[in-house]
Amino acid sequence: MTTTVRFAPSPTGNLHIGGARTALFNYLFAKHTGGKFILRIEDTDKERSKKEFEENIFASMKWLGLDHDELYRQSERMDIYKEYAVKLAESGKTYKCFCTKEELDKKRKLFEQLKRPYKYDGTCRKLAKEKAEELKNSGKPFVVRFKMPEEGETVINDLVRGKITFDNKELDDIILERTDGVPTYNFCVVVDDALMKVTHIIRGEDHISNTPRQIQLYKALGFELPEFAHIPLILASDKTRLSKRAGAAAVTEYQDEGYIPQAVVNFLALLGCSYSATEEIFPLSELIKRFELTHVNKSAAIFDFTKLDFLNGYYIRQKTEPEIADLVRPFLLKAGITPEESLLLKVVKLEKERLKKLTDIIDSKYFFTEVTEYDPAAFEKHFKDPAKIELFKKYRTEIADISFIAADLEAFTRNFAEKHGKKLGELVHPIRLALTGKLVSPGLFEVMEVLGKEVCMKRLNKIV
RNA sequence: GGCGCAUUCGUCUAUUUGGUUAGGACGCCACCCUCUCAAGGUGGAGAUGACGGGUUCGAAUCCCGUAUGCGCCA
Repeated sequence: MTTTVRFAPSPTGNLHIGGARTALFNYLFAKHTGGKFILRIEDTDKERSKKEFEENIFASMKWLGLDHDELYRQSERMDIYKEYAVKLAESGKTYKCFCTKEELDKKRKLFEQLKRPYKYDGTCRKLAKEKAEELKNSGKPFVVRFKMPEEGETVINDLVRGKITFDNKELDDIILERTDGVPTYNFCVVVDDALMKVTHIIRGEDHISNTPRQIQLYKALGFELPEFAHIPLILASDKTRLSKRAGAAAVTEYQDEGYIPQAVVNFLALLGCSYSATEEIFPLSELIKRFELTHVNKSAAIFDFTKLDFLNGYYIRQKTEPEIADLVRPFLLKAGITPEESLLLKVVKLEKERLKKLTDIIDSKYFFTEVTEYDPAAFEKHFKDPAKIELFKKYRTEIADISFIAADLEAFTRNFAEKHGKKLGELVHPIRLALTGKLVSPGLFEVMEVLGKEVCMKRLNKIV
């Protein structure tokens, strides 16, 4: 049997990093088993669904490299839901409920006072058919409810968690259709998953509670049950649900912060799942080979940025210099720097080992722009003592005659240091400050070569 | 409040037929390399496996409680 899975986000916000992981697990499972990966936009909520969010979901999925095989929008399938709603009604498994919001609130309060768990009391379930018809004809608004079985239990055989049992007594007569005739989430999901022949429902554990109700709907509609696999949630470092408040939430925000998709994919795949006892670096192709639902964890995972940073640096280092130049260029442009191409390539060559995020390239803007400020503490250290200044001036006079090749510069500088009884570092640090304004940079002599004699002399002369 | 789920180093995880000095990765610390930073290399600290009871010759692993966290419904 060929497998089919689906990722079903609502376009009521940008694609969340947690949603992205759900999508990734679905994708990995589909590719591993040679199955189909469906993207289904759940946009029945007209009020909150926005086209821009749908666009964001597409863009994020594409960026991560999670291509879907089929695409559906629930808003385009309303006729289908209606059809199945009618079928269900005809089979007598639903009923019209005329209880008003006020009445329901009153009942809820009553339950609260009695300290009993609230559950719809089924007033309208007991309503005589004629009475219901009469109320309907009188124009009284109603919702359609599902007749949940009143005894027995519903069992989920979860592929990640094993057996989960619910007492049917706990199950409410869920609403299938609102007063405006719009079908509800639980109903659409079941109809869609069944009709799309989804074999494995892989989703967040926040859906566990909905599952027994959905199973009953499957049964009432005569559909074959799919497999369920509820994956753990991702938590922020304070163990609360990952949100905008606790770190970046949308995939596109990670993109904007200089993360690359290979790193994000690898990182997300590691949260709540393992692929090897000793290794953790796996590109998408390798993840596909190794992914198994049986290796998915049961407990929620905390999002750890330092590990993401490590992976990001790792995957950047795997790329060629022209590739990195292409990745880094947009960030420079955004910072108002238009890099000259051959210079950019040289800079990338020096910086690639040091980049954790693409935005780190901004720290090297001194290659492209004038140095306007110096690290105050370093300046204090190297340019206050007259003797040090004297030596610095002597150095810059003599270096003017040297060819600006890294090896030559290094040889000369070592020689110069030795001649004056200084350690190399005592010369390197003030020079670095003059050329970059900073305490840290790639190897000084490589930097000097890339900058060129003209720029270097100008900066050496400017600082003091 | 009810129902459900979870609980192994700071973090992600291995240990899925009960027997290991509880392994790896990130981070941290030290050393090496070295002009700084990073990368790389070597080594180290770090988990009485939430807690309390069982079952067993033997439990992180099976069972029962408790606690805490999280989710869903309100």
